[in-house]
Amino acid sequence: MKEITSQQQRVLDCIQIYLNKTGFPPTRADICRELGFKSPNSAETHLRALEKKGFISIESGASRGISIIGNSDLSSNMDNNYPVIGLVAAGSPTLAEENIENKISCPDDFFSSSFDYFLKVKGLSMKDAGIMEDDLVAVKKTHDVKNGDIVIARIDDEVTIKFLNQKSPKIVELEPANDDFQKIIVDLEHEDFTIEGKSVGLL
Amino acid sequence: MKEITSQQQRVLDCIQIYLNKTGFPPTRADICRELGFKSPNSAETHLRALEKKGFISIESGASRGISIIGNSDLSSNMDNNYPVIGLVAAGSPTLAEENIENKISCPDDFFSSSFDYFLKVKGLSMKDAGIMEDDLVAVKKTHDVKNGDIVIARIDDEVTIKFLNQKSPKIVELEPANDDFQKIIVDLEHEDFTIEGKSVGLL
DNA sequence: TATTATACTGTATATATATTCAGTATTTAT
DNA sequence: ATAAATACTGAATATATATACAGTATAATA
Repeated sequence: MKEITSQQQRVLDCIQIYLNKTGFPPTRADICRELGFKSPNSAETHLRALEKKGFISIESGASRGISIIGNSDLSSNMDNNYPVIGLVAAGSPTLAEENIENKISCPDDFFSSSFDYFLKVKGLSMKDAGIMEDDLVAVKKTHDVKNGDIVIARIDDEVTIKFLNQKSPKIVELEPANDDFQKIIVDLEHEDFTIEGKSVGLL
Repeated sequence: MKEITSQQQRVLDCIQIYLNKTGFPPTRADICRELGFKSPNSAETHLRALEKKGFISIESGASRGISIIGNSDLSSNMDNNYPVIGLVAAGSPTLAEENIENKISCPDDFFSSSFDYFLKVKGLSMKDAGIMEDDLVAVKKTHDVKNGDIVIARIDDEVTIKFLNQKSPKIVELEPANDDFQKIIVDLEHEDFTIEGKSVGLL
């Protein structure tokens, strides 16, 4: 491989970061914005240099037609290191951020289904389902959920883990497994509701 | 979550196949070509339905701005290098090379929201929010903030991290999470005030 | 010394692309 | 019975975007 200059490396990194962040490659203008260039031709010439040296390929005429070469074996990156994410106790309206605690090693066929991360549970709202405080729930990021599943749901900016019970196309009920807690009724028309994933196991 | 129709599944598969083949998402016209549609609006309406059901997200105005949600098996499990920027009394947090202290590796789905850089916090003004000296705050560059958010704000040439509390269209209060510090009252009419971004997580 | 590569700014433009609007038709809910 | 979702065609358009052209400047190379 031909040698890469430091500026070309910055552009290459910028493309990768943009790709991971958004899911699609940047435009010339995006690269300029990220790296502080003032002319789209600055990005253009760097891209052409990177193409000439074999680091990327550029589809002529296509918008965002950049692809990084040598990136095809990413799926073989099967390290069994799963992040552990702390779930802030429900009830705080302003802050429901997910905090990384650490990473733990676990065989990826430990549960029946593949999963993406562990969620450290706060509170006892799922006590009767065997999920206690500080338990680690294996979460699979998916939208493929059905009634009765233990789901990780986001209402506006608050994340919670509950049983899913969709009563109608407009109304979803999130039911705790603990009589001391109340069910959450979500009006899909007026509240920002997202399924983050579902529980596929308990550690 | 909501059920997907067979045609919508074909469009979703088409996006994934196109992504694997080219490295970037398809345009409406590309989808039409792949699936035999004769109007770009056919692809458009399917995309909007998929977005509404939470299978994809569409970046408004951006070409090929489609990303498939819940796709951790591909590239999102790959560690990512994020710049660490020091929060200094004067100056702005930019990604300019001279301000980058170093880079650290972190999966891009560590936090609930995507983010752009880590900010190394100086001082203890956010102590009671769990943000201590030299903590790394994951910052998302955005102007979409609301009261109660922990924001990175710039007043004239000074950058600070505080709780946002807009009292009126003309007055913004920046509240520290530490009784030893005073709140900052900003008069929007007479001071140069900018929201640089908001905290989406803490490392 | 002339040439090539790097590293930019700045302007301009053809076209690639998202997106809206106007229809038609079928199926599914309420 | 009426509304809403699905599933399209076809045309129109504002704008997003790639890309060429004209410069400037520095460093390396032959």
